Amino acid sequence: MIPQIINDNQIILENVRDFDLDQTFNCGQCFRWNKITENLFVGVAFEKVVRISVDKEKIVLNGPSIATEFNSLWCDYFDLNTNYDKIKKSLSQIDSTLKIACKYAPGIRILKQDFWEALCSFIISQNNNIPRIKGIIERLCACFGQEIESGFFSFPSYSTIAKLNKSDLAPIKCGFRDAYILDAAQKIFSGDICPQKLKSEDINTARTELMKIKGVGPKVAECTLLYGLHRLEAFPVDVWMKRALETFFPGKNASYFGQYAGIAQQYIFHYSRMNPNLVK
DNA sequence: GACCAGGTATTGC
DNA sequence: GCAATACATGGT
Repeated sequence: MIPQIINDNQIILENVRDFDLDQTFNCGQCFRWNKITENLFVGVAFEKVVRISVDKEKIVLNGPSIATEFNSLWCDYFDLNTNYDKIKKSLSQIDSTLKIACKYAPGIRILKQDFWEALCSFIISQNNNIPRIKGIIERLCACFGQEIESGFFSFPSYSTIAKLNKSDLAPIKCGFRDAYILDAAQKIFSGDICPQKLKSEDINTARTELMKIKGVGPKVAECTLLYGLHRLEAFPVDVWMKRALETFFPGKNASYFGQYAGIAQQYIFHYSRMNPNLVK
């Protein structure tokens, strides 16, 4: 993937397949990308405001130092080195309904998000709906992040959040999740939870470690592994996945979907949520 | 007003 | 162990 550099703030990527902005940003894996026009999204990641548009197989990326940081950051973030065509073909051989789900949103990619942001976001997600999750996260960023462009705020660091208390968090209106957010930040800040260590550990150990955080159960741990550590075998099961499993894959569990179970989960989750009549 | 939302911790048996 | 229940908040 060789970017065509327009200037340091704009690059163009050609021949990128299996990448659709709507599908990738609205499949429930991330909360900080917003649609501006039909083919333009703006989001904040790694303390940068990024604008992205895709036309056929051509991607235009705009953001501060995006050319310089393409190889070290954005290529990974958008998971552009992963061959999704190959993965979809492999998943489609496992199960015919999974094949349908893959074809329903073939442009989904699993973003490699920041560990702390993913952990914190999915703590907030519990027993909550997506519009409100986004609202809480935006308030968290506006209150405690840096204003990196007028009206755009970075996700606050765990160090910043670790020093707060519940009343500091009151403005973000996250409800009972306040103590969970604080505990997560404090455990990372103290070194009790080490993202680097989790990355290299076997998945069961990492899972157990994550669940030492208050408010992190199996579902949030699995989301953190998948979205924050890019462990593609992680398999979050929420209410939608539970219904989808009962309907389409009775008696099956993560192991049925193999080493890319997490990606399979994403196709299935999105397919179910967009077609609620099928699983309700 | 009851019920639900990408769940989890606590409690009661 | 495992099924109920509480938990903040906002939308239907």
